[in-house]
Amino acid sequence: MRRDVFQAISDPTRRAIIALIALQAMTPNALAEHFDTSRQAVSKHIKILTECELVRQEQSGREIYYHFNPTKMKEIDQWLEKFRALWEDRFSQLDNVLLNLKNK
Amino acid sequence: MRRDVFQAISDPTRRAIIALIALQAMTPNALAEHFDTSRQAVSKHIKILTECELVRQEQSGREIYYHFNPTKMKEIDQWLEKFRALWEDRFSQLDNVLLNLKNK
DNA sequence: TATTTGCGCAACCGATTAGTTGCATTTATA
DNA sequence: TATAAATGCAACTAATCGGTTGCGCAAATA
Repeated sequence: MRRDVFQAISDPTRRAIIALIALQAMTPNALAEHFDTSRQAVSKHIKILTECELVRQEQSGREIYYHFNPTKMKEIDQWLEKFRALWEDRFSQLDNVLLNLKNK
Repeated sequence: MRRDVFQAISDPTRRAIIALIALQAMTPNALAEHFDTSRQAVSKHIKILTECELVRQEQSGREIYYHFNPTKMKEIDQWLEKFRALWEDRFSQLDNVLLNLKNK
């Protein structure tokens, strides 16, 4: 089961879930109200997000609050970093950019 | 057919292809030598990358050189931007961060 | 205590995915 | 000109994906 951050954010519903719980921790039921799918479908998305540590849970009685774990997003940012220089004008030393890409 | 940038980069082979052609434009055959799959499989990945404009082609006789199109990667960067403040310590005004997220 | 609520888990289903093989077409080469 | 090389396209396949329904269990509530 491939379960990395890139695969996790490839689904638009999961990106929407991330955007919601980034604002505040939420329960599966509360999350499901924002979508046209069942609570179970949302729970499946949460499970995927939890498995790749983009989300962590906090039990409170019978409710489970899911929190956003921003540190895991760094992985994506770090991958992007290798290419950022290629689209940002302020980098002029293209040679160094390419060198950096090679030593990834 | 959902064909957005996020779905495109969700596959590890496609991310590897991007990393390769970011260094220099390559033909499908040249690319395929770097992987354990067939040339056709690589071509299918290239097609997906082309459809979401992460890659553009340049015909040269019977060969086709595929180039990386970095501007399209901005989309991912812009999405990340909304969350970046959440993992970077230098941002202290969390209220503004959350406000920004709400107005996405 | 009986019932409702919140949740995870399992089974199932149709669509998509990533791979394969085979073939047709165009360009380069012997 | 005949042949080889580079590529795209189509058909097929097993695995995965995103969704569903049904269930069981623990916690809250009437």
